[in-house]
Amino acid sequence: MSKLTMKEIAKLANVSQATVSRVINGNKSVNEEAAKRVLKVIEEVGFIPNNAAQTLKRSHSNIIGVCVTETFNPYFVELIDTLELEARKRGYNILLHNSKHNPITEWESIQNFIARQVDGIILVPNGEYNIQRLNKLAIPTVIITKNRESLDSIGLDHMQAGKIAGENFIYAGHKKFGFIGTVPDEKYLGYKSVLFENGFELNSLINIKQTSTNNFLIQQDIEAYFNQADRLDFTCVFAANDIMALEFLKAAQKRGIRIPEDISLIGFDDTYLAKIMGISSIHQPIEEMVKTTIEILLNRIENEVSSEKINIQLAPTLIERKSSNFKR
Amino acid sequence: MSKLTMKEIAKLANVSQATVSRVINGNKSVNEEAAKRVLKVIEEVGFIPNNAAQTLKRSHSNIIGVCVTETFNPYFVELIDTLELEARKRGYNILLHNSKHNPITEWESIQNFIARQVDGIILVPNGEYNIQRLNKLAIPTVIITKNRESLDSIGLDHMQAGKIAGENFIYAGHKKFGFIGTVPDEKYLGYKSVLFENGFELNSLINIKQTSTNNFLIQQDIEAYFNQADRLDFTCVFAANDIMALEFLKAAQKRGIRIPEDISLIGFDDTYLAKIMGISSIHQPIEEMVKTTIEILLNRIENEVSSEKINIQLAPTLIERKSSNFKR
DNA sequence: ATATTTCGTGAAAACGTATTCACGCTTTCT
DNA sequence: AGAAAGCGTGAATACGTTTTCACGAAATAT
Repeated sequence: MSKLTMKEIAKLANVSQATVSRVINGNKSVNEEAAKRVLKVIEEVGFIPNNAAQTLKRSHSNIIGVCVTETFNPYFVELIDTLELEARKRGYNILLHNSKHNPITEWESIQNFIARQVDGIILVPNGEYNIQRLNKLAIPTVIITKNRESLDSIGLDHMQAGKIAGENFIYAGHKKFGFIGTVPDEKYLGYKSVLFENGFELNSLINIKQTSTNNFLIQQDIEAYFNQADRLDFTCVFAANDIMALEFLKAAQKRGIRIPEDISLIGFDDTYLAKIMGISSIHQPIEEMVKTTIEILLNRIENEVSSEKINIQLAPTLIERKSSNFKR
Repeated sequence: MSKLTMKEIAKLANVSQATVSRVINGNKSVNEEAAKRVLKVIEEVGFIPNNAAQTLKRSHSNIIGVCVTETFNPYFVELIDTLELEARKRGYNILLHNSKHNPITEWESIQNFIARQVDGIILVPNGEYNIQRLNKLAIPTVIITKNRESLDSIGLDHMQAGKIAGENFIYAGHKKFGFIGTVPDEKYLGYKSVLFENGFELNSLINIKQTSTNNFLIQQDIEAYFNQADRLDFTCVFAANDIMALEFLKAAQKRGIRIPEDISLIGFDDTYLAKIMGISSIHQPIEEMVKTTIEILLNRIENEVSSEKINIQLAPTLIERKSSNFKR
């Protein structure tokens, strides 16, 4: 029954096809009597307008293309979920792609978005690879992550996040510092800079390979570190995301290292992993980010006013849990 | 530049619009010379065909609608990820919806799928609410979960999963049994039946409310149980998913209950949560499920042969980890 | 009373593509 | 050599909407 068209409905309701369209789109100038008849027929036969035809005619699709770098980290899942919800509230659907940290896949996704006539794009990018090309396409786009010059963007201030972690450790009296993550990274830079400013240095970097995108690979990298270090030369450590923090916690526990008594730990993203495990973590205000993202994007789509790029930096906050409340 | 049409390309390449279409669709009967010219122009101006027009003309969209009940459980995330990958391999995109355990939202999603001219639907359903209506729509659909009579379906045999958990506990010498989950549930039934068959009974049911769809709510339900029970009357417990298992583990550890020395624990889904925490869990063969799902669906879409419904039950397997290897 | 505006409606055009049809040209068969 | 068949191509149509245009009827103004 999904093959019905407005023509059929029109015949059944004894009006023209144009009138059916008017009724569906809530056009005022249509006789109340006739409108009721049309609505009744639509209800009875379960008519649903062909969206492809609508998109073609209107030249917009009410679809937003979303491309993220991964879905292993629950942070992205929550982000997607919230995006979908907020978009739906405004009458848009989400076309979701996963670039898996591959810029080529990312570009393919963007091409696909264009072909599908998306009205806008929300991108969690893999570096700068496609930013310029995207800019040339002149399609409403919001980048979620760090500051970009050439496109609208929103993101947590990662540099600031690193500083907060560092300050917190310093304030708690720590003197030896560790970092877990993939460098270069703005969190890493912020963290290091605040250490230097206070006369300390970064004692250890537990390097997670760029390609370690699941917990097993991260675990391997952390195990490799433990196996190569005779003993740990830090009393506190900041992890670039909660998965890394969690894997560090497991590796430490396995070796009888107590958290936070021996080592204080702070994660990043504040996902449910951190909540479950009681890991202190730097909070990403997902809902605020998403609402603002949708706001900016729909404003571009529907109003298309200024060409001034918008770049928003949100402030990170530390959620303290039992992995780091140790003051020495 | 995304406003280009075939007409423009045609003019630039000095051919007719029909020929451009033929070149793009790899139609053989077109002069090699001309084809090259067309391809060159397409490349130069970055032309991408309007998918809405294609969909309208072809009356199929190469989109598959996917609707899941939640994304909090990492099992679903992995499912979606794999679906997207396999679908893309076959030239289809995914339109993703999340019903959040609400049958009304689920029905809205299905309506949306129809409007968007999806070629097929993959549904993780909320009970039976929309199965009949979906059946009437006569659109290729595969249900992922348990057996259905009226539609193609695939899923793990949950009854069998419950039995395996029960058998494993019995074999390890346990005499007192617990279950964590939302009843009614086929895993629960299978678990109970194997206990009865062996002369045992289910000693405790830790009831998780149907609405407890995130770890915090599950935690509350489990805490409520612990607070109301003076002491635990079981030595082993089977949880209906890994999140519940994990929350039980946390609640137990908090009270000094050792896993597996005091209580053996088996989860379900075998997500990375179980892997990280070393929880034994019943494995869902996601990749196999997804590949078969896509196979069935695309066969219906592209060949549309038999009207025989296909119902596949996959066999569960237990992955043993340190939460349950205790033999008493 | 006629002239003007308003209103509801249907016919028709347009959106960008895939595809059928017909036509002219070359090739192959008798 | 003429007839038949094949090939490459452009013109035209259709897909299901939205929207413009025009028209007649009703309502209001003169």
